[in-house]
Amino acid sequence: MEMEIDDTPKPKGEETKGKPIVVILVGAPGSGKSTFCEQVMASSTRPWVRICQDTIGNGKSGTKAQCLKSAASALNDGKSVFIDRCNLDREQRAEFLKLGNPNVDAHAVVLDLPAKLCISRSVKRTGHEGNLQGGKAAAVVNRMLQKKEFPKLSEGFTRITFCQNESDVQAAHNTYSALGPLDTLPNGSFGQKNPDAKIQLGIMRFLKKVEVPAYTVSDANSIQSSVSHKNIEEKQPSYKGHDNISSCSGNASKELKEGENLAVCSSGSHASLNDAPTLAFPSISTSDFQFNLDKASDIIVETKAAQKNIELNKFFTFVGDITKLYSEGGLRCNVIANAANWRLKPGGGGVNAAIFNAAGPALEVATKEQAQSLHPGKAVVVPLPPTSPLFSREGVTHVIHVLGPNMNQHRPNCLNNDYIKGCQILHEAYTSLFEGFASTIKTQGKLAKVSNENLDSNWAQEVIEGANTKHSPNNDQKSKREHEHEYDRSKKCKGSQDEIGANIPESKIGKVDKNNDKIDGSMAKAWGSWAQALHKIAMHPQIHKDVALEISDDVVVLNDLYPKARRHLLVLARSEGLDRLADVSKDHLQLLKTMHDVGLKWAEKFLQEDASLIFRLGYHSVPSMRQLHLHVISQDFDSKNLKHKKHWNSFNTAFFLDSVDVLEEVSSHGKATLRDDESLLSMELRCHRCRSAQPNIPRLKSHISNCRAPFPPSLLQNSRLVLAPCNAGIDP
DNA sequence: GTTCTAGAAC
DNA sequence: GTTCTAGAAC
Repeated sequence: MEMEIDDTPKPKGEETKGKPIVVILVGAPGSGKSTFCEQVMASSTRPWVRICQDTIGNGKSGTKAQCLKSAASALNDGKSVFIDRCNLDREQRAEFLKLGNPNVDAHAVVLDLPAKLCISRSVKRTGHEGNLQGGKAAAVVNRMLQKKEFPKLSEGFTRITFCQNESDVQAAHNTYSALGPLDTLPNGSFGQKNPDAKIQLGIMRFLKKVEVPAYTVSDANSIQSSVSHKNIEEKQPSYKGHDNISSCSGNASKELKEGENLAVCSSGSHASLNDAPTLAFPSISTSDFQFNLDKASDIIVETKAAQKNIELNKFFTFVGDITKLYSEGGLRCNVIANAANWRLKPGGGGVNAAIFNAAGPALEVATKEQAQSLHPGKAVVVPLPPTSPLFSREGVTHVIHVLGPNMNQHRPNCLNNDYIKGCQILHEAYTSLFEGFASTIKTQGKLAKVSNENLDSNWAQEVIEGANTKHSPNNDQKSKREHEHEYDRSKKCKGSQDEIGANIPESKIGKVDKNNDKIDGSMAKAWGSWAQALHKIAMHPQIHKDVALEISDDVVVLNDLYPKARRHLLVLARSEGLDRLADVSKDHLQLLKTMHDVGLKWAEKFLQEDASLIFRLGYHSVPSMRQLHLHVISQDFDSKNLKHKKHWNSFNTAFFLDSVDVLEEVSSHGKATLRDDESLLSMELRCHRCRSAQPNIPRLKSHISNCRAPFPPSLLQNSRLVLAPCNAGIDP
């Protein structure tokens, strides 16, 4: 293991008083992390150890674990430590942050230099420790930068220093070099040019495959976007190089984080934007309510307005302050939307606070004239009095308050994490917003400056009622497909049933086929040969003694062949003809109770072995395997067999029916309410604890391995979660 | 070029 | 249910 150790002699007696620091460098390859460390170490009187993953394995690339171990040991010796690896995303930093404690400050130094620079350094360097050379470097650097998440104090850092150019780096170098063994640095976040500026173009998804506007192109993706860059520069000279755009991925994709980005929708072409009625709106419900932007943009596309073929090039996203679009962004937007709160009050945070502050008391008064409160999904258009600074300075004539879905229990109309409903309400909210915008144009039609014949006051009509204008085939197809996905599923399902029904000889309808498949028209899925394994075991457990953990007259217990968590059991019902939950009636109540009790007994047994486990017992609405089976699954979901979205969602959406709820429903209604909706299985991936959306399975798995947020309230009720007795009183 | 997803076959 | 794999996404 190689560690570069600054062995500057320490003044006697002082080494015990000094507080070591762990400095987590954050930056792409070529951003100058190693150089930074080396330069600080060369001039510092503090003992530093540089821990470099590229060299920690006997001069070769090592593991994160090795780095952690070395760092811990150096800190123990009272030395300060540089963690010299990219650390670009939160998950990567999490383990190293744990090195911080009351006696060890955790700092981040972010080397957020232009990607071009990082790439050129990476490409040029020979014999770099990370062995990142040649043309591949560009791709790697770009890729890493697309995923980067800036560190936040809330992650646990006591101090964060952002460096966005060479002089920032020099300043940070000076700060750390001057740090003697006894010195400490002030806590806080320093040097970020615009903490809210993240290039997050989620809503730009509907521009995807059209063009990436130049003003959102940061250095981070200048290589990838260089072609479209030029086109747009010609079209939109005035937005080029807007200085709110400081960093991050310029990629309109699923990787994007949530934040304060705006979409701007104008009735005019970009060239004459300044004259056309234009609406600017923030992303609604993405941050507070953890909708990811991808989902939100899908929803915008699905709104009535968008479906009716708004010219997509009339939408663009812009990162900046919605209250300073003209004075700082050079954008004339006469209408701005506010992500309001239900009371339509100033305050709170984010966009609402910013707009009420900027608009002054006039907005509050004008708002109260229109409405006292707002329901989720609704919007209210408020004409802005000319006395408001937003009117005089920014040229805003209307503010449209919109209320998105509410997932906060402390506010009215809480959806309790029902994301399907949430999406419907978000859809409604955007529709209300666009309709509100349309109404401002109708009423102001005569006032609107019209410089182009196409841009008349009927544009809104065009938006709402639809004129089949330009629409790229890609987008068209996409929105059509998703539209079908969301709304025509019932038809599709019906269709497939009909098809299958048509292939089944009439004699079999309502009878039992050779696989004992009941076919009664409402349920026509035949079990494939691969789906019979559990049925065979339930019918002949003695033959399968090797896999059975327990056999009784009523049930067979076995480990899931492909466990999706550390502990994952199946409790099989042994009744013939009981293939799935849909077959269950009141007659089976006792059997269901037995299955539950057996499942509980096994969960408790496992909890004795490992009290940190948490179990959930339940059924899949539509199982893949024949024979009613209860899943007893630990909530770590730590398993290599958990590979697909479908796996995750089958245990973590309404598709999974808790055994306690099934018992309750069967006892009161004689049957369980199934969530037979395939869309549940293709829903976005959300952490089962904090409900944050994750872009893909690997990221989800990485996230859940660290997330310790309490489970959502719905799961904490009615014994849906089974905990060790010693944990029962505390939030899991 | 690599990673990730999703559809088909079993 | 899984595996395999094409091709989309990065």
